[in-house]
Amino acid sequence: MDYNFTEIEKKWQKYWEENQTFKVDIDHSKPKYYVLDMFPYPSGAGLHVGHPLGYIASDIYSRYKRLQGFNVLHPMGYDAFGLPAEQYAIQTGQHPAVTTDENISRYRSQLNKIGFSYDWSREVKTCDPEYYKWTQWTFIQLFKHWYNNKTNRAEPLEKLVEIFEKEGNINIDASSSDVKTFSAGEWKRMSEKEQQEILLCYRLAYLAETMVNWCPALGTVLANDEVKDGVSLRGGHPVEQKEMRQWLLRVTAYAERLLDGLEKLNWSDSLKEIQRNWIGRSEGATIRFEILHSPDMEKLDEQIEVFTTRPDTIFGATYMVLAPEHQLVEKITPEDYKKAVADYIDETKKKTERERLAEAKSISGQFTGAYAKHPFSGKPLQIWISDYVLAGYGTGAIMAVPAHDSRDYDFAKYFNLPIIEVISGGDISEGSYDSIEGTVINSDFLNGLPVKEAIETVTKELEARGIGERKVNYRLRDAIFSRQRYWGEPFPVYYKENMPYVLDEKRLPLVLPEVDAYLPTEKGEPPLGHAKNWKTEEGYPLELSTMPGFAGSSAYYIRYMDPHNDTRLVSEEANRYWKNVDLYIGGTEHATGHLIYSRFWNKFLFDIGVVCKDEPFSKLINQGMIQGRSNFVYRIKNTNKFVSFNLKDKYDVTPIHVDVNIVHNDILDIEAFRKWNPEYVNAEFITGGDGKYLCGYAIEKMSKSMYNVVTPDDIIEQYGADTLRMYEMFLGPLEQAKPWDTNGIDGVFKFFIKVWKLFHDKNNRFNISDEEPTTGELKILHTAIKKVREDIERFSFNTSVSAFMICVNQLSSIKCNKRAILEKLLVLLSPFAPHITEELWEKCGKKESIANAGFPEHNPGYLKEDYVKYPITFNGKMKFTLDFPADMKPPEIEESVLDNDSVKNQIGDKKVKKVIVVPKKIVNIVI
RNA sequence: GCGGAUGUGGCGUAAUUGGUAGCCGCGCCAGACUUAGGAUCUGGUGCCUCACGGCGUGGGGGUUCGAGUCCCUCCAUCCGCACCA
Repeated sequence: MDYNFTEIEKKWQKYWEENQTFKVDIDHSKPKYYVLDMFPYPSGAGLHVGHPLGYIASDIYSRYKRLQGFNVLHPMGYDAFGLPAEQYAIQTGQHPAVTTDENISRYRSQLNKIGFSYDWSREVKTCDPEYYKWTQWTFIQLFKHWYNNKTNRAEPLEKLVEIFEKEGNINIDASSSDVKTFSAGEWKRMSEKEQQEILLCYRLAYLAETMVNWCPALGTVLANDEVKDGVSLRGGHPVEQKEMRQWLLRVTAYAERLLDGLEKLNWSDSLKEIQRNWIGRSEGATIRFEILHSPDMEKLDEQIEVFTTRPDTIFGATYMVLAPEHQLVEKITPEDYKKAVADYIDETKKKTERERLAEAKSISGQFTGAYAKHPFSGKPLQIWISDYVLAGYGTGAIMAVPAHDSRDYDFAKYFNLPIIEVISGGDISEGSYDSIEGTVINSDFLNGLPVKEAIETVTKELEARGIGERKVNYRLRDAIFSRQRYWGEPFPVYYKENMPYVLDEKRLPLVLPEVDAYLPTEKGEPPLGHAKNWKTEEGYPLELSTMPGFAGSSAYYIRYMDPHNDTRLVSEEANRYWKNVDLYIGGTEHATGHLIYSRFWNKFLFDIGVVCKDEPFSKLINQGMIQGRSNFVYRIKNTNKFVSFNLKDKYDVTPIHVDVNIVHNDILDIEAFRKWNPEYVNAEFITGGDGKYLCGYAIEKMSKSMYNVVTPDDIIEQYGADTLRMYEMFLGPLEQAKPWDTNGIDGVFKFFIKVWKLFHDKNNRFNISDEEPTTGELKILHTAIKKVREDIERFSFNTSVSAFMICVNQLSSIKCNKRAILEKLLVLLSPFAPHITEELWEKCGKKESIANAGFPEHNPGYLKEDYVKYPITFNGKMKFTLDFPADMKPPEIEESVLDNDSVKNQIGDKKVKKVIVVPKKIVNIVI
């Protein structure tokens, strides 16, 4: 074959590596542009063709920006800590570092074959101590800072301690855990341990007893975004609720900023919406209810605080509900109800998260025997516990307004509790009326007000009486940051008198120790419990948990700016130059995990002056998933006979997945099939009339079990990397999910052969001419330049591929081999197909890489048309076209059209009501 | 249930602002050439109809000279959230 892609691609990949073509440094003479891919977790299965889709798109954009004179930072690395390597280690005893290294080198070689313009000198691996030193460092900073709501930023803890010494915490408005008020004197009288206990309530990285998602099968806790439908995202193991002392990051401190920051970002609306939902801001009020009838009431002086978005319905509150886990449950329950309440709590505890979700519709609850006093009417309200109230949201307690909340309504009906209508507009005998359209009734001083005004009025009244406040509540929870696992970053934390202290920064990195088993210890400690001498030089024990997956991925984009700096996370110079990521491409699966955490992490680093930008990713594109296209053969039941797809309905058949790599255009390679599985050696086939066995197909997830996995390596071997890159883009819009079907790839491959032929004669001798191009040739080229450039700008790479095909088809048909045209075409094509264009560029006599050429400008002068082909439509339906000079005025066109014989023929004896002429567009004749 | 996205030939898709629906490919059909290759080249290919012509962008309705595009309504598929008070 004349176009020897294998040789060409090897040659240029080697050239780029040897010449460090894509190595970048700070260069103040050029504008910077930062293009980032979400770095991969190097799994044992390697890459399939779906994985590089986003990488190809970002590489095209990087190369394009580079050709336009930008200094483009385009790095790659590995998210290398994580569960699969550790699970594998448990099974095989193989150290996770070893498997991880193997997987990384496989990924690296797969990536290299695709011809990416990465600056590999900046590669990072999250499991490298030189890298996780800075993950640990950031953790220490989080530990040493608190969030001041007054200044709306993180501040050093020293400052907080100074205030405590002066005036206690009475005037502090911080994002903190529940903490009692104390005076300066009280603070000073506290022991160090007591003080540390208090400070822990303010730290942005803190240790607390909380309900966690415990996954027994994985032996670790999981964050909310790692659990879906009550099972772990990785592995699908059941998850249960459990109270444990865990590290948390005070992400909620940044809830408001995380929400507001979305406005400025150039992200898709759907992604922003997912983040908004996850943050879950709701406005309302907290209201405190006094507790009545409890035997210990006088002594306890406890109140129930609830959060509601509908304080206007307070007169409709007929009972209260606490989450079963609520702290007050025990205190308020009178003796004669203790057993019933304890039984109910036991019952709910036993249920896993999954069961709770499954039983969501069934109603259960238990009266505590205690009552609350309605703050306005003074009437007693029964206090219940029920698992329909979530401990983790709001205050874990609600005032139930059955007339205007469907869940309360169902509960009230079930337990026969009173229902009072307070908003007109519904029919409460039928169901609750949850709408905010209506007028307040049966509500004392709120009567007659529309809902919105009533909310204002009642909130002011609550504040005036000191029984409630306006409150903004978030669904977002603080992120649980410990994992009881081995393969993660060790916490730079030790314990003294059971209180956590962080290591001196000079001691970083705290290197992950060797252990002889990756399982929990006999005492039930995490795997680090097996490590010898896992303590500080002073002998204090070190933390046994490790950090979760999102720790290492939260600031990797910052580290790329200055990856080898061993004194700082990033130098000020590097950060000021590269600023933040201009274009980030990755999958939508990170919408609520990585993309929230790294925004939080970045905002914190911004507050403490490490980075200069408040948001990490200015523009973000989610590439669509590439689905698999599976093929099936149809075995006649109880035989070893297979019937072709088109005849299968005549038999009773079982569809069987067949490896897509032995099927071509849905025609089965029968010999390969016999060899594929010993079971089929003697298989018989009922073929269609032409002797071919036709397979069925289906679009499914690309996975081994469906035998529909296609690897980039196979495609590159057969067609080359340029064809792979181009075809991935040709499949359809970047953001859309689409199936991979290798069958279509021939069209793209033929395109490259045509490109090759433009530069070569019949005998494959390089042959281009220095003749002046014609206006026709210039028009073909400049149409393509304009189209491709516009398409790249809007990330519409599929349409630019067709533009290239049109251009090359046209140049081929006129046998254009002129240097002035072809050289520009090469540069235009080089971001998509870097190898073949480098090769032809070199053959054109160029000494320097095409990556350093300039992107061609289109000249509108070449695109001007003398004539416009006007579609002539009758009542909007196109019949034929007529040519008119481009500068001809509408009235003249109208006259000329009506004079045309074909037009007259169409009109016949009908009457022309109206003629519409849209210049350069269309003529419509209304008859 | 709430929120978002998407519905166009046999398939992947195209159609900047409302202006020729189906570009570019795959597949299919026919032909050419050939050391029968899953090669290359040429032509054709939305559907119905011998044709004239008609119908066509998930269904129905509307606005408009003109709707894939705008509005209303319904349906389907996918994704996210889901007792969030």
